[in-house]
Amino acid sequence: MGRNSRKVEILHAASKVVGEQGIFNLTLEATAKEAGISKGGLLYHYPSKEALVQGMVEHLASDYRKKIANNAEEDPVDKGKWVRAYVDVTFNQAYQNKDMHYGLLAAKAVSSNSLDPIRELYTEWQNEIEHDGIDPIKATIIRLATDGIWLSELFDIYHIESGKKEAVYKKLKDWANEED
Amino acid sequence: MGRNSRKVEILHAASKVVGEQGIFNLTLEATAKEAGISKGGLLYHYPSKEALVQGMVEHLASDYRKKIANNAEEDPVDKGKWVRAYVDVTFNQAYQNKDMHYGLLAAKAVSSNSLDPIRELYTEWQNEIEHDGIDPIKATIIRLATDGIWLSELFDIYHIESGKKEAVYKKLKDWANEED
DNA sequence: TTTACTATACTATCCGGACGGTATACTTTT
DNA sequence: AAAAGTATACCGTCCGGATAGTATAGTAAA
Repeated sequence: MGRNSRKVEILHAASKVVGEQGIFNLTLEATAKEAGISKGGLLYHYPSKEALVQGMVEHLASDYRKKIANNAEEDPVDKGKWVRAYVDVTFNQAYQNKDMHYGLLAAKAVSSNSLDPIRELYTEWQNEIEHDGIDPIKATIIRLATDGIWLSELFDIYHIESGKKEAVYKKLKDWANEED
Repeated sequence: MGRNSRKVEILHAASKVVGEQGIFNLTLEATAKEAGISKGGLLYHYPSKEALVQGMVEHLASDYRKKIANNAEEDPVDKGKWVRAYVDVTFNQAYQNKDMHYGLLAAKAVSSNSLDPIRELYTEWQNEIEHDGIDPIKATIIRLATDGIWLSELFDIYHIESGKKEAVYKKLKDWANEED
């Protein structure tokens, strides 16, 4: 209790390993070492590598879900609030916390159904976004552009400059506010 | 000659393995088997796994580059031609050919600099797109949305319905044509 | 005769997971 | 209150299987 659940610490350690050494080096031993625990101890909490990765994904999915929901809830304007929440949280929070990135990478590599919690999330959000009071296609494009920015960063394909990123952010927010 | 360069066949085989069995099962043996070649034969062409993955990336990068360049060249309207080319080729061609997906996945997993050819590509395109005669931020957003759609599909995060995809495609093309 | 292979055998390493213990704290029995 | 039992949270070692890469001898075709 006093110690904020060792399980979560292990999850962060695993993310760190993926980020620093790549997916192929996400081993139980490396994760244990990073978490300052023994391999046996790690296996006690997560009985297999797959369980570990599942833990990562579930943790980040619930975190992300909460953030978006809170942000939408606090928005004074109803119309377009889910789109704005998605843009805001993704640009300003998910961005910093690379756990999202590395958890996805690990999940994609390990097994296809370990991505289920994320797929659920996106299904929910897509639904909210399409009934958000603005043109659904436009709303979808705003979401896609937001995804494009962090996914291409996750993949190391393209890193947008911060000035340009800010301009994109502003324009997307504008579009989520327009009457059209 | 008669046989269209065994090297390219091997590359396709490797993609197929990644697509069907995941990154962790992209082994030299599995690739050789899929290509109908012996492991020794594979190693003859690609002396290491890293070389194999590099081959995949280089091949798909040069293919993609050609397609975009051709498409832009054939566009009768100068303004916005690179943006349109990017949208067109990505939606209509790169989409079908999942080699892009699997090559990237493999590269990301194996080593960071094996992605260099792709990064170069994106740097070039981003440059063209920003000097394409339309608002650079808008152009960037169009590109990002296009990326969002295939990257989220690559990741298995979200698969857009074909009707909606078509609508998104049309709207993005419209935006690439507008005066604004 | 060089290029493009096949086939087989082998080495060295790494990794997931199992397992047998240990330490501590809390609970029940006597 | 001492003794016995139980649950939780680990540690450290070991092993089987898989895999990258090497070596080598031989074959077929251009």
